[in-house]
Amino acid sequence: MAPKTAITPTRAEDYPEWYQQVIRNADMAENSPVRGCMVIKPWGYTLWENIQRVLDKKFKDTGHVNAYFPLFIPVSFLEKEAQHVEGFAKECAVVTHSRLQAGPDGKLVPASPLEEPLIVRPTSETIIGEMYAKWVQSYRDLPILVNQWANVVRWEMRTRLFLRTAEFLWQEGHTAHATQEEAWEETRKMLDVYADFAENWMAMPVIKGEKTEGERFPGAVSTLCIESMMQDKKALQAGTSHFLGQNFAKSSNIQFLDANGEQQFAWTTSWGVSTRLVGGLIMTHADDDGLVLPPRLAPTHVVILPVLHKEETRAQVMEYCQKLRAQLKDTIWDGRPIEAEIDARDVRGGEKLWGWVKKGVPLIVEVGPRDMASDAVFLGRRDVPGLGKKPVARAEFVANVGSILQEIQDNLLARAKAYRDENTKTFANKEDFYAFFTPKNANNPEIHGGFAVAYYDGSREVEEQLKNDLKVTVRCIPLEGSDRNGTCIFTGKPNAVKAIFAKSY
RNA sequence: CGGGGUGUAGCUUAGCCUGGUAGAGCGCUACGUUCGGGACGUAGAGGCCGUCGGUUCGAAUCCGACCACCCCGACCA
Repeated sequence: MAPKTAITPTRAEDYPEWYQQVIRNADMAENSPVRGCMVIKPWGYTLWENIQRVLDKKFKDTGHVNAYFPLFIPVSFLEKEAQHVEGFAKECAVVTHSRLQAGPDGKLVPASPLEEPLIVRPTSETIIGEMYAKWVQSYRDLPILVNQWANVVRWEMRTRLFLRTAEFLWQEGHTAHATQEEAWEETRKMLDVYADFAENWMAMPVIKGEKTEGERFPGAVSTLCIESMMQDKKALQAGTSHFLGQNFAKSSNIQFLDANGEQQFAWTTSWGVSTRLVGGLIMTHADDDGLVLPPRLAPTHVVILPVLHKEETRAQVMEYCQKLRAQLKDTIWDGRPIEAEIDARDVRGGEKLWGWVKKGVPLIVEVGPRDMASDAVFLGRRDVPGLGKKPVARAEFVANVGSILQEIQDNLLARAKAYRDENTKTFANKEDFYAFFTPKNANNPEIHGGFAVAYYDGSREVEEQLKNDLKVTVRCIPLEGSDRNGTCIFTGKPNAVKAIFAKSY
């Protein structure tokens, strides 16, 4: 007997294991022989490529250009910014030798120590700052608006596919400006780009906010972020945009002569999103039957499953499917042709169907002799439980495929938004707040909690206490709808700030 | 880096206590019957039982060391 759900365990049974199984069953990625590093397989990588394609366009549309900086950074560069060292030193991979030679037992051993060790970049502020210092002489050289697509390494103790891996793929924008105002505007603008992308392409609703001092990027003056709620009601930081003030300009000596002939330090920003977005997408939309892809980012929009077991109709069915695919590929939706694939593998129908369900393809159409006879297709939608398959005339399907995809896209966002709102509560006292984040069954905690909106005094002490007691952190001070007019629900102090609290990844 | 655990086929694992040279399910291959929501039958392929050493006539099994991985903490996009 087949299980009731394509994925076991279900979300409710064991959320972390469900997450792993969704990735595995969708064939997106797997663990590699290298501890903490993943192999991103084609289905996962194509999704990342789509994310890249859309974001890259947005970066270019906002005036940025791409460049590439080295993977290796001299250790001394990291030392330049005090906060930065403290934040990243503990998790750096270090390169100390330049070659290998055969040892006495035939094993390769490192040889030729480097004069100065190199770290593998955990982020590139320091080396990019070093270059910007050379590129900037005059206010006429500013702003510099550069992005790089790269891999970075942070030697994390515990890793999870896509959400936290020792090596991950990301983009990092690094900009330098003549004025504080302009740098701030850039920081805000890129946060908006991320939020727009998350909501309108990933269908993942986000809250824009500012990090507290404790959660801030090491070396930043201010860290802005987008926070999203996963289906286990935990928060995921999905992207960050940092206002770096003049900290890195001073440590890297990015100086310019202004219009008045005076030396000034530049104002810099950095902003990034990573392959973590893929993890966020999975945990926002996937269900107990596997991945659910938002159509705008799906590697394939439509998969066509020809029903081929009757030898005498085989050729006609295939021909019909190819015609259908050609028609779909001639259809433009969301600025690109519909991606349609025919799966004619010699595999049983049910197995094939479930394979695509688990991969999250938005539309699955079965085409057999019966449909062909009435010039129809048998259409299923991934956003409907059980696919809700029904016959649709071929011409009607081709004419409406774009609007159906748009409907799925909108539906996913609306559903995710509703889930987040249902699980966001405002708290006026500490007891209720604590109860919200305490599972009923401590031994086998059920999915509980959510986003808690509450006033707090902004102190490190309260943050520490919540982390120790509940593993709850301040996710952000929302940019919209926050104020400092409350009373701290933990200490009773006045002028408290409205913040969003949650357990997080 | 602390605390706990586990290493047997591609994956999940039985066997270990009480030593006698390895069994299953999934997956894979072939053939047949099937086929519009996860088929079934038959026949196969695939393992120096994590590594090294010790005890023994004999070690997956007992002992020791090492290595690797997993889980729970601390750290984190």
